[in-house]
Amino acid sequence: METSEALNIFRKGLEKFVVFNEAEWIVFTQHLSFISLKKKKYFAVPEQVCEKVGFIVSGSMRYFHIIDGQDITNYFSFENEFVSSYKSYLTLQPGITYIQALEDTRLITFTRDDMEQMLQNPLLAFKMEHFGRTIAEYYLCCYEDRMASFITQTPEERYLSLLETGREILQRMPQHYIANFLGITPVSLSRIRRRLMVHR
Amino acid sequence: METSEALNIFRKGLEKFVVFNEAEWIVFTQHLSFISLKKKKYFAVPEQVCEKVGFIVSGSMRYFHIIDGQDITNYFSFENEFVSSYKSYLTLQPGITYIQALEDTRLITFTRDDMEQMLQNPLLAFKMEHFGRTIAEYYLCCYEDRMASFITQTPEERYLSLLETGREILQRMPQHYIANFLGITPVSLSRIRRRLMVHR
DNA sequence: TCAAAACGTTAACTAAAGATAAGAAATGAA
DNA sequence: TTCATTTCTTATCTTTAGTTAACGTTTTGA
Repeated sequence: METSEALNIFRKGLEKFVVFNEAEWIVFTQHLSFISLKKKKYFAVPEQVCEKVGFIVSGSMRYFHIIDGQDITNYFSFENEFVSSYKSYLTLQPGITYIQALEDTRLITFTRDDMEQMLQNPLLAFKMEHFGRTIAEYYLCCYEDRMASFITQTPEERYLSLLETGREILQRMPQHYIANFLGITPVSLSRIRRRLMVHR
Repeated sequence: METSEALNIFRKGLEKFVVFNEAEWIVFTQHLSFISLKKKKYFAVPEQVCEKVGFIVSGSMRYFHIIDGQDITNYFSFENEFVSSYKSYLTLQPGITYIQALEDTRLITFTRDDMEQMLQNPLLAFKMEHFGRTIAEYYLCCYEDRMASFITQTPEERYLSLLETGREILQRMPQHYIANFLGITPVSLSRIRRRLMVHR
């Protein structure tokens, strides 16, 4: 895949957050980097500041923690989605999560430094504030739903919801990752699936 | 408390998100409303669009759901914090949560309409984009931590974390609200507290 | 002020999840 | 292919949480 093709995908993916005119786009793209991560390579690790945001052109990423030596999956990101240890990126404090490529993954990234520069650049400042606002709002909405599901639903109900709305996760992720994502262990998810098989 | 005093508190509380100059402040304040909610009155209810954001000048609010007739607390907000059913406010779709005053509460609010107008107003647009960005980023960080605590910690560990960092919640909220906030039932929290008493 | 409601704890019981281990099936790499 | 790893299921056992109900205390508000 060529750089220009990746850029087109990115521009399209950005549309719901911000639309640049040609002059803005030229400057904006000067702040972008292209990176490829081989499967299992890390985009972010705990204890380090995650100083960039990525847009996934192709591939997928997994957010996870290691607790008492155990690998616990928190979230996934796929093509046309953004990826970052946001709090770390925003506060420039060390993050608490691993972010790992689940397959060979191509990303377009910009750093916090780039963002600061664009926010200082009169030509881009307004659009970048807008971009920052809409993307943060978007993920805020995702978190609001996800948090509510943990407060109001049982693990089984969360799994049933995922069956309805989580096509991509169900199809592309191994079950033990999905289990953690639902807040339970793989063994537990296996039992839930069994219960559902038997009773329905 | 007078309106001007409330405004000063608001302006101070806003500082970490956006700083207005005098001209901007005058226009901004024209879009604000002052409301008082008696204890137990609602700021937002499910099925309805929550078309405003509030800043709590005094008092406190509780976010909760009703599931199978059961009242389940999700979150709290106190003085100097913002309150809204954000996803509903942002998407103008019906919300899924009740937001209720826990005591007589004074708020400064602006509506989604007001925000749209200010975003269209050349004098304020930039600052409002910035405000929207920083506030969404702030709450995104809160959610990231809260979500991680549900994925990586047991209820007991979440309670212990709250003991360290949740002074205000522990002091001002009844225990059965705190239990839900931690993702468990009141009975369960009572047992956890007992275990901790005995073993330490 | 006084009855009702709300709150926190405890008990008894049930249901579900965690931990661990074992084994089968699928996947992947040399 | 073959061998190792990963993945998923199942079983056993332990721990924890959910449910319901009872009880005493505190708070509330009519």
